Amino acid sequence: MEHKGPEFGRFAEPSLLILVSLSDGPKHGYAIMQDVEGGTGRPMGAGTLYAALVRLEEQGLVESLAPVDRRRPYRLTAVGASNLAEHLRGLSAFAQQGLRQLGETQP
Amino acid sequence: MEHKGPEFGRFAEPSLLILVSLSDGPKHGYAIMQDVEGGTGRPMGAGTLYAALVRLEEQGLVESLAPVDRRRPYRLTAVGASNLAEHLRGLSAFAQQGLRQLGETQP
DNA sequence: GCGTATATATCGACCCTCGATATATCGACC
DNA sequence: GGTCGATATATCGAGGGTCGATATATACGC
Repeated sequence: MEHKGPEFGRFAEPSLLILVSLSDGPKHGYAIMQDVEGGTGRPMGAGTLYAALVRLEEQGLVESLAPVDRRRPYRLTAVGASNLAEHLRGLSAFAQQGLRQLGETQP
Repeated sequence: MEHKGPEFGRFAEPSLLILVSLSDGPKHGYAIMQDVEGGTGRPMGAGTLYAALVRLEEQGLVESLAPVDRRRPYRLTAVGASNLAEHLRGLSAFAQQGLRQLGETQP
């Protein structure tokens, strides 16, 4: 993760931040928190994180691996990865379009 | 607007969709709804739209223009535009990074 | 005259996020 | 050996935002 994006409201939805963090490779909750905070500059609360992880697992987008020590790692499922890729392509196109429109209107 | 992005959850936050729609030029509420629906494939409810417009105006990111007929047009403020541009640059970088990481992990 | 599209507005239910709080272990330092 | 901060997960209540439904009114085509 890297960028900062100062700010109106939220940078992106927590679940999206989590999935992108996991696209780097499997991570446990605390590592995701640190990764997201390092990337966006603002911390994601533990409540937000663990609640979102439960939801994402229920949706089949991530799966939990065998705990190592007291860490409970998660990884993207195949469905989660392809779903995420599609979403990110859409987002990228959306951002490019917005930037293009802004450039044309306010030079 | 154009892209579709099928789906986990929301494509993007409604307020962001509204701002990007307005980056095209001033629009009134109903036109924004149509624009967003045409772009994302899924409709934004009237409740979501008008509530978000009120909030965005309070934040100084959009401003309402003189009503024409029964249309109440809104346009981006200078602050809103620069704020949006910065946000979109961050989003774009974020999406690119996610796609890169996905590519390296699942080839 | 009737139905559909245009156009705005509001309401309640529900979901999610946020921040605080709790608990426990580990390593470093004195 | 004891304490402090970092690691690590979990849960709770409050509050905000979204969603979908509902209401209202005008314009247009048939």
